[in-house]
Amino acid sequence: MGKRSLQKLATTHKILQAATTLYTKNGFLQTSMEQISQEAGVAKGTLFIHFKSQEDLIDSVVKELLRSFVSLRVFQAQPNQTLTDLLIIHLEIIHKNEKLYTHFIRERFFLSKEANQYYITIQKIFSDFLAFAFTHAQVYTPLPHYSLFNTWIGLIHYYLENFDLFNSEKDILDTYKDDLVYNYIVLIGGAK
Amino acid sequence: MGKRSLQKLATTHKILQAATTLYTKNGFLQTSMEQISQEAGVAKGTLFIHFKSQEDLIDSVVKELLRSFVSLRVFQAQPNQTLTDLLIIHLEIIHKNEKLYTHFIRERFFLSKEANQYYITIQKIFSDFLAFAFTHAQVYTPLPHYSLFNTWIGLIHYYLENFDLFNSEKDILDTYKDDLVYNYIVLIGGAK
DNA sequence: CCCTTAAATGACTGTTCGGTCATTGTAATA
DNA sequence: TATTACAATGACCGAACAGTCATTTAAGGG
Repeated sequence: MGKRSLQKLATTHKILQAATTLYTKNGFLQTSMEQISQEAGVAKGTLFIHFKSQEDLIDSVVKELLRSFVSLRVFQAQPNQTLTDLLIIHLEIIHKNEKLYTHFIRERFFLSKEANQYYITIQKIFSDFLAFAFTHAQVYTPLPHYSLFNTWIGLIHYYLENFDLFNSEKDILDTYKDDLVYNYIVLIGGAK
Repeated sequence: MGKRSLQKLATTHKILQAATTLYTKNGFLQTSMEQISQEAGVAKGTLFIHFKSQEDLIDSVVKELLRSFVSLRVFQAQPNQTLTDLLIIHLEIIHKNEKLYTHFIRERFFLSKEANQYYITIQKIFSDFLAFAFTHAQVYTPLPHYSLFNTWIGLIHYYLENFDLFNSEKDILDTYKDDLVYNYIVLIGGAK
């Protein structure tokens, strides 16, 4: 591999890095290509050599976000892991990209078809993981899994999207992780 | 009252009407002042006589939305109304402006301080109504009211914001109203 | 060592859109 | 009827911003 193509790869990486940083900090809609080029330390035109459009760049960042969740897809639970453990794991994985994920769920409606397909895939991953968790933890309720899932993910999304309502200094999930899981467990624990 | 000031009031009304129609259909961010002026049948400059800025117009529409919820504030329950009844009432009131409310919760982050203040007020109204409903229906759970509220409103918001995931022809709340209430009741009914 | 090829540059273009203002027409008033 | 006041108009302005392209720079191949 030549010096030139190595350089190109490095530049692509720098741009993706810069884009991720700014999208995480300010969101997708509030970040211009100009800002990203400055953050990456390259000219604006360079961005369009590496990504054919802004949409393409956003899709790439979202694709990376999706990849951060795939470990849930092949998750192997330990025999003694409880539902609490598994829900905590779910929140911890989201927490790794909490701010980016929050911007994504807030703004995805304004993003491309592609990005929205990734969103659906992510929700599917979460849903499957939860279904697995319920089964593994032998949760019995009269309610269907999808209903339990919607309640759980709805609660998480409500906290993330409305973090300004919960005057928390740190990240939402850091602060409320235990509370969220505990309350949810009590809720469905009772639904027998 | 003179012909002129009547005319002015009528124009203000036409503009608010047109704005509400377009915000409902396409959302706040996707609707331009130009479009609104056309829908209202007036010149673009006219909008700025009646509203000092786009932000001001949006705030006015959102304020109207808020007003559609205030009946919950002074709600007098019948003695025999169950929690199910009250949750249904809550959904029906949201349903009256379902699409506008959905756009609002999706986009409020990009709107003014004022609009966000209205958002907080709305959430407070919902929260108070739910607290009242729990008390009235003598719901006992080991969980605090705020937790029950967050679960409920989180679930509703998740359905509204993700209506494209639930392939429903009609409005989300029309289709899923009973399901939502029933499942939620089972959930917290069990949490004794 | 020269020539080809491709990465990088940044000035420039076109478009969208919120907001302005000089002008117009008409209601209110004296 | 003449004068004033104000609602309405729409051409225009300026800012923001995605995307383009002629030009520059340097790597790679013969």
